[in-house]
Amino acid sequence: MQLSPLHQDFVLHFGEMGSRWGINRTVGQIYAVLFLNDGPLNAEQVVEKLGVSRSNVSTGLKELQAWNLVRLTHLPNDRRDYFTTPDDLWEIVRTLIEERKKREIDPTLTKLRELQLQSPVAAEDQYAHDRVAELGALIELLTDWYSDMNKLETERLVQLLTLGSKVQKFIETTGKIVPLRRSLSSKQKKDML
Amino acid sequence: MQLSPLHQDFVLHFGEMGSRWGINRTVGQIYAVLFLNDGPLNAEQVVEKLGVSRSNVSTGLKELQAWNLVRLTHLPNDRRDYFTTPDDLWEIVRTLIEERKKREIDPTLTKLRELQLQSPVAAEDQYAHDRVAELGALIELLTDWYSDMNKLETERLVQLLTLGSKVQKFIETTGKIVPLRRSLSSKQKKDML
DNA sequence: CATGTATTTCAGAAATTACTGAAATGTCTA
DNA sequence: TAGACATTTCAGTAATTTCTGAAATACATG
Repeated sequence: MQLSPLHQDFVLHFGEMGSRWGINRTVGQIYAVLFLNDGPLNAEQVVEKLGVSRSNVSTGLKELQAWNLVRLTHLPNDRRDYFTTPDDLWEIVRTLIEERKKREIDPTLTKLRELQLQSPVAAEDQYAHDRVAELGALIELLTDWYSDMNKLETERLVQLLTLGSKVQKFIETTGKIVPLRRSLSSKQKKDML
Repeated sequence: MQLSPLHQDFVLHFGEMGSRWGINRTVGQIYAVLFLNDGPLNAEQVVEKLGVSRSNVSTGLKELQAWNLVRLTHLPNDRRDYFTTPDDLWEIVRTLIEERKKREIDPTLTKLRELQLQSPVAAEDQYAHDRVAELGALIELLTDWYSDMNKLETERLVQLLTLGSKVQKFIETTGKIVPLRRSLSSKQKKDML
């Protein structure tokens, strides 16, 4: 691995974290190399820096492209593909959230809606059915909120994030709060009688 | 697998999604079974429902406990361990975010801070060093915001989420917005001269 | 303390995922 | 279009993860 100590430390860390982030070690390392590099790199340069096979780098770059995490560019008089990460870290964060939402949340939301449509509901399934509905409603609230916030330009977003929970203070207590309906276990229902 | 169609569909989905969520299929399925069940289950009951080995369930439950995603309870005159998921879905969401933050973000934030402390910085590392600092600052902004929002009681949180970006309207344009400092590539620096 | 029951540990098997080197494909240009 | 170069595909291998059944451990109670 042909890297300065700083690069190497960072790259190895991203490699180790890769599996927790849902990518593999090599993909994590490739991303790290591109992230730290001032300007685009081609596949062969990544191979030299990481000491992994050319085909492995090819596959890894394909996966990073599928995640929209790298940009493909070209240099004049050079037909090789060059790759970079965006300069703007907020763009990276937005992409990460978007892609993870797409992979980790959207399929489940779809499934939950599908399950809610299935009726009639057997008595033994009543609790489960309620639970599914409640989970669907909560995920929908969160994804709608995300979708709304994502429309803000970065400076506004940073402003809101910096305020944190202090935004409360800017909000007059307009009207009452409508809490999410909670499913109750049959035990709780009995207790209410 | 001894489950009603609704349960089975949900459980199989959670199993498939497991790998994307950083847990394995069985752990996902165990969680799904507990989530849908009205009341606690013991390990043997989970074995019957899923048709996997007792030891596999034992390991899976251990992992779910490590994630704080299940609660251990006991029934009178029964020394077996019983497990449930919390009734309150918001508690589940908070736990999920907390645990993923702990596993996927905190180690990297620690590493980034460690790397920032290492000096002197070689000329070739200047860009990388800036990039590390910028990433650290951004993650810190996000985790501080999260930590702040997490202090809110659920009803307040739901209120804010429901408002979404409309909170903007409640905020007077007090003072100027301070944007995050962005690192510049050496090319961009040249362009500024 | 012996027995019955619950849970955990663990070695090996099975399944899945990652990686390599070689071959195939694509593409530019002389 | 032949040759040079870039990238992708793919079969085989390596590494890792998951799963099982059996043995070990834990512990309450007759």
